[in-house]
Amino acid sequence: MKKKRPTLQDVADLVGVTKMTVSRFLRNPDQVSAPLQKSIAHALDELGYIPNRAPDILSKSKSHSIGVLLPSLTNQVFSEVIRGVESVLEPAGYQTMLAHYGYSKEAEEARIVTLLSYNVDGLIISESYHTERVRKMLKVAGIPVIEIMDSVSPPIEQAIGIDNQAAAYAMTSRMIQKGHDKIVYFAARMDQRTLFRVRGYEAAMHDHELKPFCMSTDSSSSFSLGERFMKEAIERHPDTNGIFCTNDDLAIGALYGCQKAGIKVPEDMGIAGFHGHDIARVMTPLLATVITPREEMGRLAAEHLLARLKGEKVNQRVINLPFKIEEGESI
Amino acid sequence: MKKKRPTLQDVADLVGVTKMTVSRFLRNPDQVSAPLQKSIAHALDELGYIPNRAPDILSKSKSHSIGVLLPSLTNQVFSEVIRGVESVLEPAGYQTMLAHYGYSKEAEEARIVTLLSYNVDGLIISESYHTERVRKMLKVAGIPVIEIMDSVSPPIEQAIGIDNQAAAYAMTSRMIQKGHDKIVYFAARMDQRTLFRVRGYEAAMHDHELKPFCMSTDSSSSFSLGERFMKEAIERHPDTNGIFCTNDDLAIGALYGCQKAGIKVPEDMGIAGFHGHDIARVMTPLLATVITPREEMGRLAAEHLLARLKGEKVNQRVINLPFKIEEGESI
DNA sequence: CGTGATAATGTTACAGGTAACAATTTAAGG
DNA sequence: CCTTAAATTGTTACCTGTAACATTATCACG
Repeated sequence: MKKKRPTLQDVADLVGVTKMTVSRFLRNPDQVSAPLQKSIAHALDELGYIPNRAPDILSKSKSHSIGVLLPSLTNQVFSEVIRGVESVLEPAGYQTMLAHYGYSKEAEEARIVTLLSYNVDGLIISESYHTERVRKMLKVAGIPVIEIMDSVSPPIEQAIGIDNQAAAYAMTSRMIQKGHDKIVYFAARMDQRTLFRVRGYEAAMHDHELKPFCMSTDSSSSFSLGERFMKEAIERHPDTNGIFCTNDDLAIGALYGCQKAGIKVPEDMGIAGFHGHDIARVMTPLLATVITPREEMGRLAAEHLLARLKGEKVNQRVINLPFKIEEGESI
Repeated sequence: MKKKRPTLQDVADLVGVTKMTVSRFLRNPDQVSAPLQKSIAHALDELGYIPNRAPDILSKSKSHSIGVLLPSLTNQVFSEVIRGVESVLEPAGYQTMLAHYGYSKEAEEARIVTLLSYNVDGLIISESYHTERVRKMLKVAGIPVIEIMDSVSPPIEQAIGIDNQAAAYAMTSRMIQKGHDKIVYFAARMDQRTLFRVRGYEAAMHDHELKPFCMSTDSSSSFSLGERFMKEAIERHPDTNGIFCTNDDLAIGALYGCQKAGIKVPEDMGIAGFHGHDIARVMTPLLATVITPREEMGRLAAEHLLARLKGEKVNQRVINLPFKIEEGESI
């Protein structure tokens, strides 16, 4: 007895035409005669007709949806990327299919297969390293793929991001220049981007003949983790006078940690973050951070994807977006 | 010349069987003979076969995907809800289709239609007020719908959330009890949940014979906005001695605004937020806030949705989750 | 070796919207 | 009024995986 949702045929029957005529009305009302326009519109409303994309997806393999695959949704950074992506896709009539894989390679493969099984028209994925199997699947699928976040590794097709390593190098150098010479790096999970940043940090330290030291953990980053790391750093390495964090959450947590321990920032301890979280622009002291164009990254990725769906060729395999070193008052 | 992705038929041709046999292998390998298992597996790999859900969606109107419709993705709160939802849906083999509507009723309708056109098996939506047309569409679609965030208004089918009004009433009362009697409410956009909170705030003020005053704007909330509001409040209403913010972002911004203006918290100004952002647990002074179960809300919504997809009846139309008043050190 | 049961594979039809082509109606012009 | 063009509506086929039913191969056992 459960009524399933009405089809074009149901509407057509009600009006007394074929479903083709109703289909035409939906795509371009002027293709049907004036009187029919009225009765079809009425019937559609009456039955509460809901369009159905399934047939089209089946026959044309075009779903008007884009898969977005990110390592995590916890991270503020990725929310902003998603916002950028959606701000472009939604007005263009594309639906976002969101998936995340919690930094696991196996999960990533599985998510990609799932997204492809829905016939997404394109993919936006993060991370710069992929297994051979993932690369093959993406090739077979024959849809445009854009990698975001980092701009260094050779992309599958096209990458849009920043040079994480260079950014970390720049910030570390600035900290050293400001007089901090015992700088510890706070990381959480060692994902691809963090690895690049650590590399940049280490390079800068080496270039100044300083010894790098990195603290990391498997759990995800948070304000509280930054505070905990800070406590640990002070206890174990009392001579530490600088902290470079892989993101602003950790940095802010570290900053509060200093406040509670009575350590003066930046005099006794320089603290720098990464990303340019909105809070960093209002807090006291203003947080030194690397400002990255998260939302723009998402926006650009979506725009390039749409361009390629329209047939445009990739004319720039790697798009390297600028970052900005914001000195703030904490280094 | 463009090779489109291989179908079951392509695989079957390569092996020399019908696609039905390949289909059986995919669903249950033991249904085909041992030698065929090997050659089919090999052919699938060779061609890089990717499953295709489109036919199934078309013929069974089951997509194994759930639409999640939220007003915004900017807000940290919603990221956490999404995380909760995904943490349940993903292991259950359901794909999340994410959409947002920027607090616009028209956009909300459009997004719902879009999600339904993809044959989502269920919907998780927020806000507690919907137009008649939306309600009708959801009814016709015949899929389970769960509303989240607030637990007061009569739901379409089932709602999971907190009592925003009661929470705001409780926090306002606590602030008054602590000695703040000129409390201003900071809101950003006046969405449904904020309206409930304002109502609770106003009720508490009235019950103590105090005059409520509310500041709001159309832009989205941010740390910077909280700081700006604080400045404005100090200038225009110098006798203000308490601020209740519709979320922690505003509250933290307001707190920094006080620090910069040399106003002591909580002595000269009590500040309270809403939600229990992680940062509120490490900052100094600890922020007074209403701790809400965002992630659990998403998780529960997803769980109930799955239960209903398995045929379970709705046995509790409104699920009212507890909130917690965290006094912190800022009131 | 035959018979019935079981296992393995094949055949057919279907889901719903629309492209492509066909048929019919209406309008225009002489 | 008749002819041709244009406008309107109808018909058929297709996209791909799988349920349901049909057929063929295999095996056990008297």
